[in-house]
Amino acid sequence: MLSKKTKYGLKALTFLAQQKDKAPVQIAEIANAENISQKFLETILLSLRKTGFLGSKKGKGGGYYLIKDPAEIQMTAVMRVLEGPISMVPCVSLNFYEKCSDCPDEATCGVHKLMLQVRDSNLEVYRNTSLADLIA
Amino acid sequence: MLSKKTKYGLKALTFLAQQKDKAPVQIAEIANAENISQKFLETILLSLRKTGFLGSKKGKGGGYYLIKDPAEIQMTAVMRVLEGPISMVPCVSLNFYEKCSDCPDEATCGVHKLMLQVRDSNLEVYRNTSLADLIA
DNA sequence: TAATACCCTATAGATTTAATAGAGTATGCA
DNA sequence: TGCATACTCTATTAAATCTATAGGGTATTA
Repeated sequence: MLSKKTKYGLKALTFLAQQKDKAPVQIAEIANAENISQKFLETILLSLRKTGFLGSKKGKGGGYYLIKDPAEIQMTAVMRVLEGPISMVPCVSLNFYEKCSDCPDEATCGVHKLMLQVRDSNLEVYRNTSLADLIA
Repeated sequence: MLSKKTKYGLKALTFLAQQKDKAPVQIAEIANAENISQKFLETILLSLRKTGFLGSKKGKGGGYYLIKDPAEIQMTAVMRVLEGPISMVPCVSLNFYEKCSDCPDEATCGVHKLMLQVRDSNLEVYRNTSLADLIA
């Protein structure tokens, strides 16, 4: 299942990408428009800022805004930050590889084999989809 | 993440598929060979039996065995039973569809759009992979 | 008839997710 | 300067899910 965090994060990103100008948008406005708990969204937007997707401005007239062009934002990067590793098991992860403690041999492991294919097919989707694609 | 239940279930299925004859294999033997808690595996095998993948025989010389040919067992069916819906959100699920309460319009929802692609690519993998493929 | 091995329900412990609370800090404007 | 605004950050709680275990029950075979 997709976590609420990821779902809310994606919705916030698409909301920001749909803005006409680059003016900061307040958390409250996004939370309202997308039916998200404002406090929860706060922590999500914070993590998106820390990972370089969003910029923020404090004080009156402040808010969050996209740093890059939506077409430049790949889903691989977004999903890794919000949802975590794209692989369903650590033993097929590109960025978070870890050997299974119980599995004696990856080469003959059926689970490994299957999950490798799943990872590849998901990666292809995420690599070929940008934030701009989600709006169109 | 792939749940342990699914991982163990898949390992048990591949173990059974690798047997030379169709003689029942005891839970204890599978648990031992694949490093799985025997009691936990019990409930997993039970659910695989109830969903038509396995047969069982009680008493001395009893155990579990595959009902169908490994080549006939698609991963779509296995994953649905062990892991649950293949879709990451209910609003793109073929078998467990449910409308998002917060989303006003699926047609314009970016999350929906993305998850639809993910579902399709995963389905293609699972449809094109049988239990027999995991052994080879 | 006794040993074997699956059957079934309930429950407990651990982990993760989702949400909330509340105080802190920087900014803009009058 | 002073004040309202709005992001920043840490901690905590509540709910849900996952993983594993316990323990007695039932059918089968030798």
